[in-house]
Amino acid sequence: MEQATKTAPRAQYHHGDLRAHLVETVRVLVEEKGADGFSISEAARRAGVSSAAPYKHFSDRAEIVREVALAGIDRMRDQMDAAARNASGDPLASITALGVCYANFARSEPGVFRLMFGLTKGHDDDPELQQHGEACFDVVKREVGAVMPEGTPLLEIERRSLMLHMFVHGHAFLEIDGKHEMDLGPDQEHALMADISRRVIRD
Amino acid sequence: MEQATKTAPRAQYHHGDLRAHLVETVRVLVEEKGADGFSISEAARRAGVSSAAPYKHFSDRAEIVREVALAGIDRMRDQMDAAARNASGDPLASITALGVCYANFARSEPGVFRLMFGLTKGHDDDPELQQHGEACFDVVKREVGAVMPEGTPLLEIERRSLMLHMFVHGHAFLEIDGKHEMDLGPDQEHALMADISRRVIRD
DNA sequence: GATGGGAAGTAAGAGGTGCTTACTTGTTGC
DNA sequence: GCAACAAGTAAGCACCTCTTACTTCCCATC
Repeated sequence: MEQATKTAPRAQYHHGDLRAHLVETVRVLVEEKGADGFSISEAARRAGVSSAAPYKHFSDRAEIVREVALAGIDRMRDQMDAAARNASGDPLASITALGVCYANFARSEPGVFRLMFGLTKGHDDDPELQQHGEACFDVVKREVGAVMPEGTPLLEIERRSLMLHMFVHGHAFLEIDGKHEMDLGPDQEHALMADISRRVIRD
Repeated sequence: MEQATKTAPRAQYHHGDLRAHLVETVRVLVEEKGADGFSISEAARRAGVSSAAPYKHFSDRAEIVREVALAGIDRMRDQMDAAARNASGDPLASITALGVCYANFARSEPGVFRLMFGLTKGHDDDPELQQHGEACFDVVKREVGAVMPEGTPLLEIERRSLMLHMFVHGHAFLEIDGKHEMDLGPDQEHALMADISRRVIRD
């Protein structure tokens, strides 16, 4: 909106685009040190600005972190959507793919993943976060609905979706938190997800 | 050990028993503000000592927090053990009871629960934490072994136990983190756990 | 019993944090 | 051209972790 107010996209102002730059810097820091392990000062330092500069773009620390979490949720939703659509094979392939995708995301961005779900500092019940999270869950419900018998009540579809989510969510967290030292390879994980999908979806 | 060196239990030294007092204070603070939301200074203030006093008993912040987590793990193990032993009814009653117990613990001590699993600051792979955690998991394996057909290989028992753990773990976290707004009452949760137990244990 | 040693406390301070305030700089709309 | 305003800075407050140097008080020993 402000980017294209007049003629050119205003390639740089003072810093260029500090706001976006900071969000990306913080994303990296969250991965490196965890959501509570980094400081805004450090992000500013890395961005090459003074420690007060971030507060021209964000009201406080929580708001920056929120932005990172929100972007993470959207990123995961896209990946889930793609994974489900590209799945093929047995009837439950899309469900299985969603589970694998969930675990992959958690492994590839454990910091952001933890952030997305553990956010409690100044975000007790942020409606926007909630909303974007539900958009993820909608993908699950869509795919579950597609494999359940015609005429299955919505509430039952939701119940099965919740079960699946609980399972993959637990799996993802136990994995990135290093419990379950028994780490399975991609094939074994796929088999596990397929097994679970079957157990949850069938009667 | 030091308590009963000679004659009397030495009711108080300087403060009494600051170390234990601090661990309990920090446990409360973890519940109130989260593992990263409280300060050692605050714990010291509540205990009525100077902010340097804690460092006479703990090497650093991480060590106090570790103590709280460790105690939490043991507390959960005891509750799980009791829940499994007291369960009665259908053959899967003990498995179901374990799931309910897990969720109840998470709800009653969400701060400590999160701490027990999310500990990553200075505890990348603390063997003692790992060990006590496995003692919890042993309870699950014991009960799963008891309800599986005779002669089931240990590896299969472990696999089913892992599945169950993933599920209840995901359920617990999604619940305390406020995802799954659909909050079910005790009866519905019990039914859900029973359903899951059946799905995971049967062929 | 006095006394020295060591455990358990304190005060003060270095270095780091979040965030605010007052000031400067540079761009853009008119 | 210039006023307005967005986006930066430096300095500072209150708080944090953890260290250092100092005090206090219990206890064992002679």
